[in-house]
Amino acid sequence: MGRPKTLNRDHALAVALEGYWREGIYGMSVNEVCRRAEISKPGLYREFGGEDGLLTAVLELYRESVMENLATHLKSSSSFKEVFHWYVNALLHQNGHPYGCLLCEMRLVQPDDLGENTRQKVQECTNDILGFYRDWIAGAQNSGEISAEIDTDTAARLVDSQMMTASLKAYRGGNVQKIKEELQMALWRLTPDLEL
Amino acid sequence: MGRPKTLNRDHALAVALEGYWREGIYGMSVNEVCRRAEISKPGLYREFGGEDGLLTAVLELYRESVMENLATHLKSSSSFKEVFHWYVNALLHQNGHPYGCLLCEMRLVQPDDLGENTRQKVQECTNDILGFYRDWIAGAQNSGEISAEIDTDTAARLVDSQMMTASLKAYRGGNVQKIKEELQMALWRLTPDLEL
DNA sequence: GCGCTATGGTACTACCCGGTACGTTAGTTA
DNA sequence: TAACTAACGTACCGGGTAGTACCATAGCGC
Repeated sequence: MGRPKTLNRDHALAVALEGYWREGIYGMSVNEVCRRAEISKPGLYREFGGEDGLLTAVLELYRESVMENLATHLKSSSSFKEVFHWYVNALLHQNGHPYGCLLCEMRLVQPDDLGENTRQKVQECTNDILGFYRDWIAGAQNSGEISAEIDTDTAARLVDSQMMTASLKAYRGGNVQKIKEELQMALWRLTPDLEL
Repeated sequence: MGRPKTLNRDHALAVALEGYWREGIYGMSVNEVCRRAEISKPGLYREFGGEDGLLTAVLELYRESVMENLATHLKSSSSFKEVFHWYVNALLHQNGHPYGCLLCEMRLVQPDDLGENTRQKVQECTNDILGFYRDWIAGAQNSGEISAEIDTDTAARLVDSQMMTASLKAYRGGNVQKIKEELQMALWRLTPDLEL
C-alpha cells in the first residue's frame, strides 16, 4: 500500500558509516550525509528518525561489519601472542577500510554531544568490546600464557584503553613502529615478550 | 593617543581558558566566550585577531599557569615513585581547576579543526611535555630507580599517553581507583611497585 | 478510472557560527 | 576649542546546522 519506497537504506547507511568514520563525528552532518548518499533530508528523517537514529544505526552497522569480525579473531584458538599480533595489525592498518576506530572516536566525544540512543549504543558496544577482551585474557590465563595473578577485568580495561590509544594515534598519523613499541611496553605486565 | 582601552585582556583570557577547559573545544565558540567575558566580538577580534589567536593565547596561559606548575614537580629531587604519586593525583583531581587536561583534549581534535597557530602551539606544548617526561625518566634511570635498559624516549611517550588516557577517563567520569589500577599495570615495565 | 496511502523532494524555519563594516565616543595633542 | 586617533559596540554578512510543512507522485485495491 502506498508509493513504493525507492530510498536504499543499506546504501545510505554504508555512505553514512564511511563518512562518520573518515571525517569523525564533528566532521559530518545530516546535511552532508544526504548530499553524499544522494537522498533528501526528509527521506533520511523518515528512515532514521533524525541524527540520533542515524548514528545509532551507523554504530549497529559498525558493530556487525567491523567489531564482530575483530572479535571472531579474539576467539581463535591460536596463542595469545599470535592473536595479539594479528589484532594489532588489523587495528592499525585497517586494510580496505578508512582508518582508526569509529567507536573509539565516539567514546571520546563529550557525551552530551551524542543523542540519547547513540550514547546508549556506544555504551553497549563498549561493554561488548570489554567482554571480548576479558574472555580473551581469561583464556590466556587458563592456558598459562598470562599470569593468573593478574586481575582479569583490570587487564581487559588496560588492553581496551591501549588499543584505543594506539588506534587514535595511528589515525592521527603517528609512526606505526613507535606506536607498537609503546604498546609493547604498556602491556609488558601481561606478556613481556610480545612480538609486533 | 586615542581612546583608552577598557577591555581587560587577562580577564577575557581567564574566562576563555575556563570555558574551553570545561566545555571542550567543540563546546565553546567565539560568541560564547564574548558572552561569558562580557566583551564585544569586535573587541575580541581586535585583541586576539580571531579564533586562532584566541586559542593560541589560551594555550599559552594554560602552559604558564598549569603545565609549568606540573613540570616543576617532575623536576623535584624526590624519588620517582613519590613524584609519580603526586603527579597522578594532581592530574586526576585537579584541585580548584575544572577537570581533565585542556592540552590532551586539543591533541585529540582533528588537526584541521584547529587554526594554523593553534596547531603549532599544541605541537610546542606537546614537545615540552614529552621533554619533561624524558628528563624525569632519564633522572630515574640515572639513580637506578628505572632500568637503564629501557629506551628513554619510548618510555616518555608511554608515560605521556598513559597520562593523557587517565586524564581523559577521569574527565569523562571514570572511576578514579580503576583508572589508577590500569595506570599501575600500564607502567609496570618502568617500576612494578608504583603506589597510588 | 478513482480514491487511498505512503514515499518523494522542494523549500522553508529558527538558530548558530566566524568574521566585519561602520558609526560612536573618550581622551590626547595642538 | 578643534582636530586627531584609537578603542568601542551595534548590527550586519554569508553560510552552516537540525529539523519540518507541504505538495507532488507512484502504485495498490476497488
